[in-house]
Amino acid sequence: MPRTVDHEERRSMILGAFMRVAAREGLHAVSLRGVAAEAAISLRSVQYYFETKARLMQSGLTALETISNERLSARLHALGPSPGVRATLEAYFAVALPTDHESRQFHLLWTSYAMLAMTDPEISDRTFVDGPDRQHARIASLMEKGKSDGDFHGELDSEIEATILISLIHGIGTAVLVGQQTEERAFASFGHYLDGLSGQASGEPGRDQQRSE
Amino acid sequence: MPRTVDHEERRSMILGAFMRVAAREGLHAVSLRGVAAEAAISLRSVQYYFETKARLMQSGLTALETISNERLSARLHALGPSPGVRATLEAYFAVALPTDHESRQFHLLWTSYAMLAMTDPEISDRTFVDGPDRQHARIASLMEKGKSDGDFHGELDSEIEATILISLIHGIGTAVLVGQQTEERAFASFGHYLDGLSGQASGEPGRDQQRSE
DNA sequence: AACTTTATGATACACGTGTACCATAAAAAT
DNA sequence: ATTTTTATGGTACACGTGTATCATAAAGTT
Repeated sequence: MPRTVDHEERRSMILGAFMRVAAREGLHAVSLRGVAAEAAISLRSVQYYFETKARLMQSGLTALETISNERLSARLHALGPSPGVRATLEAYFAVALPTDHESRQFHLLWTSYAMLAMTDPEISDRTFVDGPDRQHARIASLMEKGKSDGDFHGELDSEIEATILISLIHGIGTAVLVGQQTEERAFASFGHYLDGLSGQASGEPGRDQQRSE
Repeated sequence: MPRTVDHEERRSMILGAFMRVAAREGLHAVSLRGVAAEAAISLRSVQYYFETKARLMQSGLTALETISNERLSARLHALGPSPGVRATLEAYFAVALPTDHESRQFHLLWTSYAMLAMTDPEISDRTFVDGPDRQHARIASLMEKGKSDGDFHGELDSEIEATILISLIHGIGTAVLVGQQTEERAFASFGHYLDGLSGQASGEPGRDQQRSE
């Protein structure tokens, strides 16, 4: 048609189609023609906006990360001005757990991308280090805040506990995704883990407990 | 060549080639011709022993599960006649953590299969429920043993704690696989988690030490 | 020795794939 | 009004794929 269209809007429209196809038929089954059909445009147009398939795949990963961050931000903002540490961590968990369509889609695609990056050099595997690294830093600082707020016991190792928490979120997420765990048990388990951060933990059992409040 | 060959031996030989190709180039990139080349036989022979690709894929998943169980059994046997609960759980973790080639291969393929099963109906997704279910039962019973042995505190919820532990193993495993966590931090984190099972945990913080009887 | 079964080789076929190329309508630029 | 640029449509090409078919050497069976 015309000469001037909004490239960014066009690209994100195609990326939306890409995500739907990938989530429905699997990341391995994505084809340029499939994306074109989903977006109701021609194959040529997909080529026009994403020169090559490798670039489309890479853009898809970036878009996935962006969407995920936005979802998390929205959820955290919904908690109000200065939410408690526990409520914040529960929000992290709730937004990551694959219960609704969007979170299922994210978990499936994110994990598929991660496995793909292990064998396919065309996907930058730094994404799967940098993203979790940032998340780790944020959660570790939350843990510190929890300690000074008195929510968590003082012996808590923020770095290690952040590693555990992130791994737990992902691990439980996978269990729920494949249908091995129910949403209810997932929340119960995570809540149980958070409970342990408040009481005494680690090191020498049978020691005195922390006086927090 | 001849008329009589050992079918089972031939099949497992081909499955070995399948696993190598899948681990090296990704599960999505496996082709009958690729497997044939890796096994140094003709395409026709792969067809002969695994009628269709779908059946080869399914057999690959089954073989993966079998190998994994054998590796775990071997590791547990190496612990001696009546190992402690903590040592047993550490063995579970050590065998699952993707550090050497075999465990990396297993984690990569298992996760790839799980994601594939989400979109592809030709892979029975019950594998990813039944396997972890059995593992869960075994670990929950280990937790119970740990409680009666006095290794773990008495308030411990074996069912929930087993869920957490399994998810943790998988979650940390993924983090190590993608290179976001080092092997050392992984072991440290898991050890830290196990420490928490000995001391007080859960429920109402600030409570008394336990009056379990 | 004649015959049958088994295992394998070679190959053809239809199909889906990513990519490249040519044409062209529509708008902008001159 | 003419020319140029932008966005898109259509299509061809080479290639890899799973599957099916035909052929045949080797061993067992009679």
